[in-house]
Amino acid sequence: MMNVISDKVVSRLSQYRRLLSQLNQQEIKHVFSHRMAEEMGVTATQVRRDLMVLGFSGSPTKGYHVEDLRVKITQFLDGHERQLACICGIGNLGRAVMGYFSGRGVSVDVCAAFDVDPAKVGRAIVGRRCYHIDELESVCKELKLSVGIISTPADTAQSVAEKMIQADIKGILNFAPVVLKLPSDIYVQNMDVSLALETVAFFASQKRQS
Amino acid sequence: MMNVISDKVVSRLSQYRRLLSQLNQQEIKHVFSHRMAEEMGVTATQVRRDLMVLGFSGSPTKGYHVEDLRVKITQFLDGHERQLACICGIGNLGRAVMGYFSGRGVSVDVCAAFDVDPAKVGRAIVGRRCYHIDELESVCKELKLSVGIISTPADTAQSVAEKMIQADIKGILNFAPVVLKLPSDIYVQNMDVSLALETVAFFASQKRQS
DNA sequence: TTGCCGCTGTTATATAATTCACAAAGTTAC
DNA sequence: GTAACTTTGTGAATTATATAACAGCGGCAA
Repeated sequence: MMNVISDKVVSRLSQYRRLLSQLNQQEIKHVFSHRMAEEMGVTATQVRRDLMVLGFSGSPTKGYHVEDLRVKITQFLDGHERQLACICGIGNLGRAVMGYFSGRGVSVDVCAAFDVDPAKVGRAIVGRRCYHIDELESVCKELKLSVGIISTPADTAQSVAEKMIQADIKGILNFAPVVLKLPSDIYVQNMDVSLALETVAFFASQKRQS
Repeated sequence: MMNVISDKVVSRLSQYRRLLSQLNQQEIKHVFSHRMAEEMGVTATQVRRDLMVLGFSGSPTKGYHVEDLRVKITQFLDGHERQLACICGIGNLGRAVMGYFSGRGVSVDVCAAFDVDPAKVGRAIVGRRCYHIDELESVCKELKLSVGIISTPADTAQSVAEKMIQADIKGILNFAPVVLKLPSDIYVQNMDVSLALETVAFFASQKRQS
């Protein structure tokens, strides 16, 4: 049985990697868990514990070797091949998300865009070609995509998700404010902006009384 | 000591409310915890446990009264007054977020926008006036905003956050891929898109092998 | 050398979140 | 009326997550 790893740990590993890249640019060679913890707003124990899953060793006197650790995390997260993703729904949000990933060296490449609007189909959006949603299955299978991003309106999200599954996509990042009903072997992460904002508003108003 | 409530519960309550609004539109008067659970992809026990914090009672035979419950959740989440928020950084993402909240009846109103770009300052963005960031403190204090949204590039997020705190903002929704270093009495929720996408990619590639 | 110091790696413990299990209560069937 | 059924509300158990505690190690000072 494959050792199961929690999504929180994966997310933090990804953050460690980002931090290590920055340290690398500053030509910092070694870093202690305390330093990493402080930069990331977690405890040093948590950093060390997260790194355990990598089987990577630091030195008690120098700390962790920045570049080696970065490489190790990358190997762990990305496996062998670079991850490819597609995005469905090219509104403001879709464009913003593509902008995130076209520029800097993120490990995931959003390499295809889909929409139903004839004004967008066929043209390039943020440097990537925009296809009609009907082409999703053929394009995704050809490029062997495994990740899909849904940035469509709520009422089409479920059907888009089902099309993605048809196209052999195994993980979905969903911005639409709906709960997708999908087979359990598909990994779904929801990014529900209005939900998040309401949560923040709740705690903000609670802090106000004190 | 005020009974502390977790952010997960708050977020789910907000989701229940959204579901109840939909049921209301379908003229459904009563609903069982099982039904709500199924629609939201959680267990019925969790629904009932979450509702415990409201002190709201359902009937063993009819379930929960949809409209009453919706009102109760709204009272709990919003308190008395309607929540007001501002947003800093009006790129694609900023516009997308404003679009979310201008339209339908979300409980939080994004009522002011800020940027540094002279081409945007003074104009209206998605129906809201865009101010220069230097006006943040005066505008926020005047309108008594308690929530801020950061959709600026990473390198300006920290300074924007500090300006928000100067303006008496108590909760921040942060889209920038940085860890904000702020006093502990400020509630911060991060929505880090690239982090989320990398997490999805990891699990997607894991599912691929099986 | 020897004794300390600070950090890592890891086990043990504590806290948080979820699920289980079941008593209490209203409905229906008869 | 009462037995059977269904669902709520909630203590208890379980699982997940984070923190604390500490052994082990390498370097440094004297």
